Amino acid sequence: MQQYMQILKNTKLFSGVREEEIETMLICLGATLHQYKKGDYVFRTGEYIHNLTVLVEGSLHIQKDDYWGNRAILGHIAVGEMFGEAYLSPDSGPLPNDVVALKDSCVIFFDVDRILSVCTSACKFHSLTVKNLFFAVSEKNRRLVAKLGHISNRTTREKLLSYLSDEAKRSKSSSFFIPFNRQQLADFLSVDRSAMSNELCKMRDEGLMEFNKNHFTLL
Amino acid sequence: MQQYMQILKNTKLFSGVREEEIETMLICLGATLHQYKKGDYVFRTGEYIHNLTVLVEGSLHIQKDDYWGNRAILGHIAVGEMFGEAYLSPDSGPLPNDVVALKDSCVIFFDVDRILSVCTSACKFHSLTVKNLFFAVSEKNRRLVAKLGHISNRTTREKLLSYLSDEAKRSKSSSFFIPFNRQQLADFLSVDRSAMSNELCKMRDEGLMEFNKNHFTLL
DNA sequence: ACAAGTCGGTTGTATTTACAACAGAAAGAG
DNA sequence: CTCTTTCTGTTGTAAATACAACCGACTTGT
Repeated sequence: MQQYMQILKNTKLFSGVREEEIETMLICLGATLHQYKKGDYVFRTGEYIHNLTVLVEGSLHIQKDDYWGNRAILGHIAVGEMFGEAYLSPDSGPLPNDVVALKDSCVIFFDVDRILSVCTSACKFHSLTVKNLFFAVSEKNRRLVAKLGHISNRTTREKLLSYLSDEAKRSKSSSFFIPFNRQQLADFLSVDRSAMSNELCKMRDEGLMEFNKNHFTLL
Repeated sequence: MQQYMQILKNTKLFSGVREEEIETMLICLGATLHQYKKGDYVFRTGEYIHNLTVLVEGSLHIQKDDYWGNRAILGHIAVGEMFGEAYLSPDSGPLPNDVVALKDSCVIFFDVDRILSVCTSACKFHSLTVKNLFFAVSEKNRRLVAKLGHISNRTTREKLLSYLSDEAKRSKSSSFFIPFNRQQLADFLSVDRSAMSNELCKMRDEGLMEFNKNHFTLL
């Protein structure tokens, strides 16, 4: 797990914790390394999870498929981000969605009970960890609200503009990459891919934006 | 603030804290009582907030109006619930939506800095409070994901069924009240009111459900 | 009791979206 | 390199939605 120290150092979970201390905490929190092939399920809908998960290599999608085969992409997890923070509470029910590896991926599991119970040994970072987790869930919360803001627009064009301006703001540039291809973006915004593609091209022709694959420039 | 002790005792924020201890904490956390008339804004989009808010009387909506006057209702806050947990982090930006009183309401503000900084005095409940906050944001997080699940359905009927079955599950009964009138439900699900009303009546005629005002029974 | 306002349901039409199908470009496998 | 697969854009049609307008039932305030 040593090899991933640089990534762990920069995670929200270990914010404010020094490298040597992280090493101690890896043991203290019962960290274990797991590997997944592209397309593998890390978690499935309905599972009760007992781990906090940090992605150290690859890429994950949080998604949900309905009876009719429609897929909704609820989120995207990049290296250094975590998953499952919101399901550590004792009263959280089963997982409502799947977590799938987009590429070959490595994740580190942390034991819930060890995170939330007070550690009697030398590890004095539990309260900091809980605070970090609180901040992390808060941020995810704000992102979810932002996403709701995009999706609750009525038309495909409005959803696109809302999402793209948000991405531009996040990257502090009118030129940016998005972590989706067309189908994934459509699933993320809950719209039809072809209708969305159509709308994107219209906006390009109207001079509102330029794009190439997953690189966009707002004008 | 004494008069609201019964409500405070049962909030997520003070879960596991005894009544006498809550009294101490009210002072320790810098609690102040604020009153609002029906229609008043508790917070406005763009504000930077520095308080955790607990509703002790009345009813609030979290909502967002766009340029064209469309209103999206992002959430509903009932007595005993709180607002602002997700905006306590130092890096949280401005509030992305309005919080409005639906009825005459009373809220208690708690000072962020006092919640998150370690209290040097006798008050030993800070770490418990942060943990409680963590659980609270986690739950709100799960609710947001659930709401995303409803909204990301493609048709009005699917959104309605998704939302209503969720409410039925939450109330553990096929018969339940929802906290919205028709317009508000439409705003919550991001659909057109008349189209939704139409769809509801169709489903009633098909024998899928019965309803009267905001009371629903799934069959 | 009356007037004004709110709420829920209904309808028709214009607009938008979903779906299916296809073609060229790009990427990946052997 | 060639074949296969994936990705993106395009089009036409069927279906769903938004919008406006209207009505009757019910509330609220005076």
